[in-house]
Amino acid sequence: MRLSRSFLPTLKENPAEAQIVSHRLMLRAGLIRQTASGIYAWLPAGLKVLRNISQIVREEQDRIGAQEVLMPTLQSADLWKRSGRYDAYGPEMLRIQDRHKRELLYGPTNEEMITDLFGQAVKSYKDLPQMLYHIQWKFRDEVRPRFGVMRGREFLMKDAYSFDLDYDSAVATYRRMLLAYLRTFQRLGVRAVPMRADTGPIGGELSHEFLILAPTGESGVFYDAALEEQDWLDEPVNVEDPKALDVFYKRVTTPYAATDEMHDTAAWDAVPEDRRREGRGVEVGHIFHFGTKYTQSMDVTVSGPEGTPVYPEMGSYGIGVSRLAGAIIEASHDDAGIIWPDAVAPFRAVIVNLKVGDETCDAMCEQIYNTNTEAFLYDDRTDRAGAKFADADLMGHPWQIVVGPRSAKEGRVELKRRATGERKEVSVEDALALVLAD
RNA sequence: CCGGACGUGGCGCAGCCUGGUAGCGCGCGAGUUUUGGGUACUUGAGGCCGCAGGUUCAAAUCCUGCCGUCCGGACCA
Repeated sequence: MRLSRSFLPTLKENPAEAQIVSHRLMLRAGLIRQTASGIYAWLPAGLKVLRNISQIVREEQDRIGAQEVLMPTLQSADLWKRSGRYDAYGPEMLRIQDRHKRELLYGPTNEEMITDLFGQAVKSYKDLPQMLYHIQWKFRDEVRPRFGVMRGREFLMKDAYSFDLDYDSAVATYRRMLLAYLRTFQRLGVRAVPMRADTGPIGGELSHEFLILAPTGESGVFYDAALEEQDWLDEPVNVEDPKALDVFYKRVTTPYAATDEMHDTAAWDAVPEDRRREGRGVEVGHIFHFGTKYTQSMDVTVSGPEGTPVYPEMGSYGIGVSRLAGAIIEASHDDAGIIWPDAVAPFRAVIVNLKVGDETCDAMCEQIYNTNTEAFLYDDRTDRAGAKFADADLMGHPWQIVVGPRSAKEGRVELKRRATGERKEVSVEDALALVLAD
């Protein structure tokens, strides 16, 4: 994309409405604009980030056999009356009427809808297990929206729902999902630590939330460093083998990890001091097994092996996609701006033309830009070098390819790595190889 | 929902106390200048001062109500 023709409105100063760093940077880097309290428009670069996150989430869901669907944002109140949650859910649920005075709601979550869809189509235990997910906008009418997209009212979320014949099978599904989550966050370039979560009235131990360490997090977190050292992408576990899943699960859940409300100081003291990590965390994912709660309340059954009806065991698994955009920035920025992890950056690199109008510079920039117009943002504006550098740092492109008359004559560019600040002069070929390497 | 603040060109703010019809910086347009980290100067455009009512000869300024937004807290399957 050519910067001179793009809708990428950066701001030099901090808008008064934004207090926390991710909110400020998202506004300043031209990723989002607020349209109402807790509701945001995503501008081109922000949308790219959202898509990049979604795509990684999607690939990891598909990898464990989940199938993507797309359910609507608006739901009929009748569905929620069947499960009994229409009255139970508080004013957080945005209730709407259509022209016929029929009651609708903007979905805060989709358990009812997916259970109904499942029940309509799946009639036999032979069709189990099933795992479905979608990536869709949701709305919760928070009393007090804050922190930009991290706690907005409208937000993009991936939620998956699983249906298993029995508890053991549901446990295996849960563990597969746990692995998928660990892989997803690692690929996104952040470390999200799984922590045992309160299962509330349903009980059981199958509930984990994933938190990214960031000073603005809503909960205090304590965990063993072992959890951030593991390379989950290299995890050899065979997800079809329950025994292997068991070993994997133990390894994930054995090291200490807890939020402040579940914190156990005795267990914490047992963690070697140099491995203790403590701070604040932002919840970016939550996986939860809730058994037959919805299949029972909505009376959805399949025929079991004996021919009698069975209530499938369910779980739900969420990832806050739009919240992640903010959380990643919270975890990865400096005074100059955002430092995007490679996998989620809107552009791989910005090409900074220091002297627009200079034949050599223009030609070299065009040559580089044309190798991949999707991956590159070409700063072809006539601004001064300083302004371009400042914007480049602010927007946080992983690489900056600086083309100036000094080195362009020799066919070389200056390549800067945003994360480390390291710069070196290299040939165009070497720059392209480095930047586009995967 | 409780408590606290704020709404003045695109952004950041001053003016309000002590009413007299709006100002600064940044940004934007034109020009000169500069040419590797937000250059300097000249010039120009841009505002029913959140909305409604009231007081007054006169309201951005005083009074009342409403709306919006932010901060802290409570809340956040």
